[in-house]
Amino acid sequence: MKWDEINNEQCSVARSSAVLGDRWTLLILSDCFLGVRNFAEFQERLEIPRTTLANRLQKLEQHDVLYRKLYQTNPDRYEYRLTNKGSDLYPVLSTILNWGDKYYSDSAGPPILREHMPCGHDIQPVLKCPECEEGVHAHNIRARIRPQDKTLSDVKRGPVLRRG
Amino acid sequence: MKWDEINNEQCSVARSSAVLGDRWTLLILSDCFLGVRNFAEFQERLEIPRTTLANRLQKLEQHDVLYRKLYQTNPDRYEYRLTNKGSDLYPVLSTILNWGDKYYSDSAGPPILREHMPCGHDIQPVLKCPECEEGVHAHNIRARIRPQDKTLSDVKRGPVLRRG
DNA sequence: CTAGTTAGTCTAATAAATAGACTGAGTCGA
DNA sequence: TCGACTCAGTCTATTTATTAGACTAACTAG
Repeated sequence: MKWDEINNEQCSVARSSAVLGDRWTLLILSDCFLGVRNFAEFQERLEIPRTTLANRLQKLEQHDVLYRKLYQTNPDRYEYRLTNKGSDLYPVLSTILNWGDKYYSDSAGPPILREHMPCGHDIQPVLKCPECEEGVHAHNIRARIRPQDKTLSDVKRGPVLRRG
Repeated sequence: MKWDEINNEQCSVARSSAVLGDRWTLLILSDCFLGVRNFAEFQERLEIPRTTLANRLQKLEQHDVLYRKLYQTNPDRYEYRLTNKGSDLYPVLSTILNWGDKYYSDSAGPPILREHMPCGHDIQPVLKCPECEEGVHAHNIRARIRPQDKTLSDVKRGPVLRRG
């Protein structure tokens, strides 16, 4: 993995990691989904160094995850909002939240509840199959290379075969 | 966010970010789900510096995401495997894969297919509500503080209210 | 005895993150 | 018009993390 040639990478996890893979980005995005928009509010809530925050916001803008929107003139001030591509990261944040809630919350339970507006329940969303409605988890999914790649060696980071 | 006091944090995203939040960890975990187990194989597939790999594997072991299993004696050699806690990260990796597939794959489509073994289809798993079976996305979920926290100010990183 | 395997460690150089002061363009109140 | 305040950053010097690549350890196989 050469991070300066990431655009030539096929692997979706690698491409995504180039955007999401650091200490702060997931936290910034989490705040975005909670309604945070401007620099000072991110900075205070996260206690993130201003330099780092500025760098991250710029990077997320470059990757079309956030966009800057003018919300005041004299002086011009911009806030940061999720693009559609950014909003599509909600399932990622939500599953991270599920995991954190399961393994790190204290006896009082998760600090933030998620209400599913169509039905009104507080939920932990689950991953399902769009074809058969059954659950999806590590042990009932098999990774395969696509048909046009004939052999495993055509793929840099394909599945590893064992006893098969 | 003080990263050396992360254990006192309530926020599930913060706790999870302390484990997952860096360049390499998501890629390492992705390889774990694809069946990679030993040091050399991680190192070659990811082209990760050996020092960094050793540090990451140790960190993941400390956080009970991976465990070391003796697979050979003379000399003793260990491989790295997912714990149950680690396997529970599958939804996170899977939603990241969905996002990467959507925004970064070329005309040939995603390089890795995921077959749902119960039904045999190649799928992109979707996030659903366990109560009403309807889809879950950024715009039909409302974050709320839990009842025992009376006001927003009781929560460091709760939802931001707007026009309400 | 030599080469090969695997899982690391060591070192020096480079890159990134950090704390905290500072800047710039304005508003508001007295 | 002065002084204090707001907000979105930038600047600098220091600390921390990452990196490439050589090296080590404990064996096996020929």
